Amino acid sequence: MSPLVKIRSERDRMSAVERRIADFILENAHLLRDYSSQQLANALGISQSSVVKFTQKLGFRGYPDLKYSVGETIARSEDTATAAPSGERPEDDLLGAMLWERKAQAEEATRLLNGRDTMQELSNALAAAGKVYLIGLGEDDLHARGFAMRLSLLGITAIRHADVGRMAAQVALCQPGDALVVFTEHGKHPALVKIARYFREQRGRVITVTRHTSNPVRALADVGLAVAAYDDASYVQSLIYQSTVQQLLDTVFVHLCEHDEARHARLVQNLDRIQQMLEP
Amino acid sequence: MSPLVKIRSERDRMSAVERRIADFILENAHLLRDYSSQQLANALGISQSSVVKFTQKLGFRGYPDLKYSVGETIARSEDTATAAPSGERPEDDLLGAMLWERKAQAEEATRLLNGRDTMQELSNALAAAGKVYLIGLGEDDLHARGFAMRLSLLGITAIRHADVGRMAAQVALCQPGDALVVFTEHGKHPALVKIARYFREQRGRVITVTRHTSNPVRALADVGLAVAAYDDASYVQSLIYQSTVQQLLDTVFVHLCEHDEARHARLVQNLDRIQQMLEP
DNA sequence: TGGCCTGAAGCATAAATTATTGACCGTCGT
DNA sequence: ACGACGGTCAATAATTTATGCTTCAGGCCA
Repeated sequence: MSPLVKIRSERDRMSAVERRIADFILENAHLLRDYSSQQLANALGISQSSVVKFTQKLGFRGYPDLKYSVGETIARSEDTATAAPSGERPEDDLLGAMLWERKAQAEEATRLLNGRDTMQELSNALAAAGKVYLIGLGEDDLHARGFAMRLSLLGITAIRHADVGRMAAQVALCQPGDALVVFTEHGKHPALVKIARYFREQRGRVITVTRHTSNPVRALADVGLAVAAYDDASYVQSLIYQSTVQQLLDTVFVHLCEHDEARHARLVQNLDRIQQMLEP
Repeated sequence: MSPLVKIRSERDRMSAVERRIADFILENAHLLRDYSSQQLANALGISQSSVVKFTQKLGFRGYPDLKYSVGETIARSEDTATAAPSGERPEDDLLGAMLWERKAQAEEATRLLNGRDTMQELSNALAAAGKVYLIGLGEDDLHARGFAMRLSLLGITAIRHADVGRMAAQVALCQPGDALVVFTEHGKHPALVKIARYFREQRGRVITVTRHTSNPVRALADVGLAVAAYDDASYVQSLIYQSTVQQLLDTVFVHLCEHDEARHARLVQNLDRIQQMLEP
């Protein structure tokens, strides 16, 4: 994976100094060629060892390895940038293209973050649950709604609430093995923490969908999906976050469809029924 | 110039030892990443200083500089090599990747379908409207909800209903110049056709978001957004459709943000307020 | 509150890598 | 033959990178 994408995806969980290093590299990747680890440290007013440790944490053999790797990426991107001037219309509908590019980056980072195992575990938890409870507040509620609809198309009982009070009441009725899916971008909402904790105590499986940071809600998760989505403009960042969550859920959905013949059949049947309701 | 080309061009004028270095690098460029100047010297049975002098003669600042430069070249050539055969990936955690690939295709097609003019026209209609009404049924309702939230963050009055009856009642109160956004994948729902037609009669502007087909709802549109999204599996097609609609709406949203300073300011303010509600 | 733990950051220093120096050697031209 | 020259190498200087240890701040529990 591109070191820049990797850096961006980890950025949220970094300490202050590390984040400064990350930002510097992301913004000045092309200057890196002329920087030794010591110079980079000086430029940021930090110690050289912090730079080296930063690179090692990211999984590189050391500073030169990172540097080499960034060099490769720059070369690649410059190459494709100049190789594809044909597919580029003026700067008209550039806006949509740029936005999509951002989404694609976030998607890749997120896909790598949530490996095959995580997805498998999640599918199992959902498939095994008697009932699946879903909750999300604000924009997160949209994901809860959408995913609940999908689950019910598959014949999985899905219970969604946007209201924490009602959800708390519902959750009291849960059985061991049921699953709770909590959508919360920042993972800080106290009410959601309480519900998740209570659900755990009832021996339910807690699934969380949050940003790739350490946060109170995620700490309670049996399966914690992490989303990497970063942009300078906060409102763009929010769009990217949502797109990435959606992709993650879509992948889970397809996974569920294609790993169980019975469920797949039920889905096709349901879609047919919906068609028939609309058509004649 | 590529360091490899430079080496080859100078090769004839080199001494025996230098030529051996040159040949080694030309043949094993991809291994260079893991070689220090000393290791390279050992591999050839020559002294490390010869290696360094070699690099300097060629005009590099030193051995690491040459190494970095070769790395760039390799990356570039590998990139164009793998980019040419087509965007094929090995079948690793392919499910998510494949799905994303489909989405990307649909996105591009859709972007080309809804040119800059369409987007501009749409932005104008939304910006000029006193009130914006939004409606969508089933999964389309999610888009209506999401977009309504966004519009209100921008200070645009948005009224959404998932219930056709209530919406019909609301629409009766509309003013000329107001806008109605209808989300309907297939564009066939009779109730939505009626509402759109009625809205037009009241001199409102009708905006539709549908598949790229000719359908009754779209026929009534002042601005008709078209979405291209196809897949063999109907349930995958639905995912792709939704992703693409989302991207279209996101683009419109960013467009609105960035073409009006006042609205932009209001948005940032609102986001801050939301943050403050959650944080302390 | 105070003690304890954890993790982050820096300092000092070891290790490694790279660059330069100077000595040696063979070749070539005079 | 002899000196000039280019090329090579070993030794070593200089630079760069990696690591061990210390300190300090924040979280947590009694």
